[in-house]
Amino acid sequence: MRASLTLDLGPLPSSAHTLSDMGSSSKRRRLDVPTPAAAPTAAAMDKDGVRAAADAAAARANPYLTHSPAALGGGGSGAGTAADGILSGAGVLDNDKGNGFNALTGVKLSSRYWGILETRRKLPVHEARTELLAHLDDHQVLVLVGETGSGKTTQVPQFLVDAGFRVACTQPRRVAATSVAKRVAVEMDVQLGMEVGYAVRFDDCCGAKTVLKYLTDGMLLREAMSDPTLNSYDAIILDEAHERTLSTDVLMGLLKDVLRRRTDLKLIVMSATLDAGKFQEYFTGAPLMKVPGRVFPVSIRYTPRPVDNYVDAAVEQVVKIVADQPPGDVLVFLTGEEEIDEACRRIRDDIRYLPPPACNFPVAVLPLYASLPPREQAKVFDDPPRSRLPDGPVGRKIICATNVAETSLTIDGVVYVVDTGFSKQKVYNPRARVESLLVSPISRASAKQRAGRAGRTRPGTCYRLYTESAFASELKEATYPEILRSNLGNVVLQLKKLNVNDLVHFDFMDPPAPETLMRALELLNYLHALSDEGDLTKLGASMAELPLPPELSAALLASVELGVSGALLTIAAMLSSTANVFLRPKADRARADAARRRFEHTAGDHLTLLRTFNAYSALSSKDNARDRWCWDNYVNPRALQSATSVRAQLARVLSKLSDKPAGVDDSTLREAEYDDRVLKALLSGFFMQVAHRQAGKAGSGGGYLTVKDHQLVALHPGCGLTRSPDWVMYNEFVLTKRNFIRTVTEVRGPWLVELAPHYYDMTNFPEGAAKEDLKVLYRRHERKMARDKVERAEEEGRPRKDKGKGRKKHGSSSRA
DNA sequence: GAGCACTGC
Repeated sequence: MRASLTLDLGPLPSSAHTLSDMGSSSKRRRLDVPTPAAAPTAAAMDKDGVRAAADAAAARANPYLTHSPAALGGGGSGAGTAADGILSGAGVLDNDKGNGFNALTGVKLSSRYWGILETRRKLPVHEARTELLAHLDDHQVLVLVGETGSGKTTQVPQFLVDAGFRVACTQPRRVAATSVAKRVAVEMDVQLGMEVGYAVRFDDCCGAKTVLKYLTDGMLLREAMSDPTLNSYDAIILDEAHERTLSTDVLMGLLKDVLRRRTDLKLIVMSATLDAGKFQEYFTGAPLMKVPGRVFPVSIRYTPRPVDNYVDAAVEQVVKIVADQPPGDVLVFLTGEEEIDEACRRIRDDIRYLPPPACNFPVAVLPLYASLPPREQAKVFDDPPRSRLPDGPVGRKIICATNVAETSLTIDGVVYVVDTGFSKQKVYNPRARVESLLVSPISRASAKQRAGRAGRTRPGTCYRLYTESAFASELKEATYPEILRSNLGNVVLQLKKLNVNDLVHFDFMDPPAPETLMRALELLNYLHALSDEGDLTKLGASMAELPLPPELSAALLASVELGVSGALLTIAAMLSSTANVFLRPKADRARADAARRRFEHTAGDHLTLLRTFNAYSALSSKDNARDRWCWDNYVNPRALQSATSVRAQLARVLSKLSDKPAGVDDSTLREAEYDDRVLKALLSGFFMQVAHRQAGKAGSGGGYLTVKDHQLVALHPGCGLTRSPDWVMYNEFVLTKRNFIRTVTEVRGPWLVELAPHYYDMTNFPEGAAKEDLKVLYRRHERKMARDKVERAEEEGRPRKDKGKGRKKHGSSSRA
């Protein structure tokens, strides 16, 4: 087993040792496949002139290699001809056009190619090849259902390349896009980044010759912004469409429209489960194809009665498996870190007290969740522990995991799955404008996916800690698509950028609640990204270019004017990191807290993040100096590394967007003024995320009310503020056991009035202490404005001495 | 007094 993230590529041999696995599985499920054509002899390939013939064959098979305008522009006819050619030569599946040379590159095919070709031909999806290409001759859209192990992700794109299409195949995850591309490059006997490549954020491994590109769904959406009809492709494949990610859903809506405008474009929607009928219905008239998977059977056990506490039940079930069941690893699905740590501890305790021989089995109990350091994560891929005795029993791993193990990570060797039936899921409440994580029942599709994790290497068992009737009647068919559970601010901004003007009538597969769309439009209007008529403004167009939430994009763009865009780039990058910046190992809390205090800025967390990044990046990137510094200061190196690359990307985009120099701070500013400007820039984006301290409740916990919505919130325990300022701006509203605001910084009341008078509009502001305070601030602001006016009038009466420079009014945010 | 999982030219 490899100590790395493995990917669901089906039972393909990626190295010699997995070939044996393949052997056993094909014995079990013999498929009638045509014998591969015999590899051409070396003599035939060495003949003079063969190379030229190969080039000609290549040109026929792939019109894009000829670079003729007809082939590149026309797409349709060239592709059709090539597909016909493939169909007439049924049974051929390869880049070889009969002479042993690679049709794409003209280079002699390697011996490895022929070996892999043989196994490719045994994949279930190979049977579907002719039919698939025939469907694409007659239809623009095809829905393909292929279960785990069908080989659809690696093979279907190759079918299309062989037929002459330039192909984009989307994946919901980076690892999938990169590792599948690597695998397919090997299968096609080409160099990665040449004919086959991948594109994910921060990593574009493609070139002029690329005809097959694996990319994340978000990446294709980005590409659509600069190439709205996706002219670089003749065929798009949306893989893992059943996962219904935000980006896949937006792409489906867009593609529906693009397909009308580009009748030569083909789309294949690939799904692992169910829901296929829904895709077919959505893409009216699209044929549906099904390809069997290749997995081992998993028997399902339900509890006879509902369980009171699924953690107790899970622990008990694991102990029973250890006591009674033959060797094999156990995978337990729980909802979060806290639960997992508790379950691991209890399982370790309980199996110790089992009667012999069970207590003698070597067992490793391992946690697995995304925020776990990679080294700890990698342990789940290690071999199970070995017995202390030479002839002792085989050991097993027990892995307590979150949903990471459902889609992102595949652990071979798992024979038993314990499914609690719950996971934490994002939900969005448009009324409260809050995204939160709730422990919720999973769907039947999810349950099926979890069960499948037990049948990767041999037949397995899945213990569902709920009743069969609950499965049938209480679980939803499929998980709610993400688009129905998210704040759509960014989606709406992107769609506007893609010239989708009528969002209410945009053809979403599952239309979001009108209220959610209204909230998004309202947010973007307050940020001046959309005009009152709902049209994208110039500012909005710039915001759409930045890979950030709209509030942060607005803040970053405002910072250019204020001369602090260097700082805002850093803060935006630091806020983009999902990993916790400050580590607090349980054994070392006091020292970790002391280390953090050295970076803490009295104004609050945003400036603390800025300081931390500056201290880090001042160090040399050589000799592990930065990593050592992170270790000494209890700072998470992954968070800082990721912030470094995000910052670089943002800086590139920002300087393209800005006509002024961006990314460097005004060095003439004194520290206090500098800090104020940084906070003002932030507030230009986050003026809607402000809370006001409740009178007399300072320091007592839940002491803040959010402006306008009047939600009672408390500073998150991870917040660095030691005081309770009157006004704070926050990056995130977290709803867990209580309402928390996280990443919090003090702001001054007058700034609200100055920067966002359109939001802090007293004629339309809910009654309360915040409004009373604001009224006072407005009166002061008006007096000040009046004084300024008089001063300006007086100044204009006199001849000017110091022209403009230096005396410009501070906070000159022209948009406010 | 607390952190499901993904992602962005």
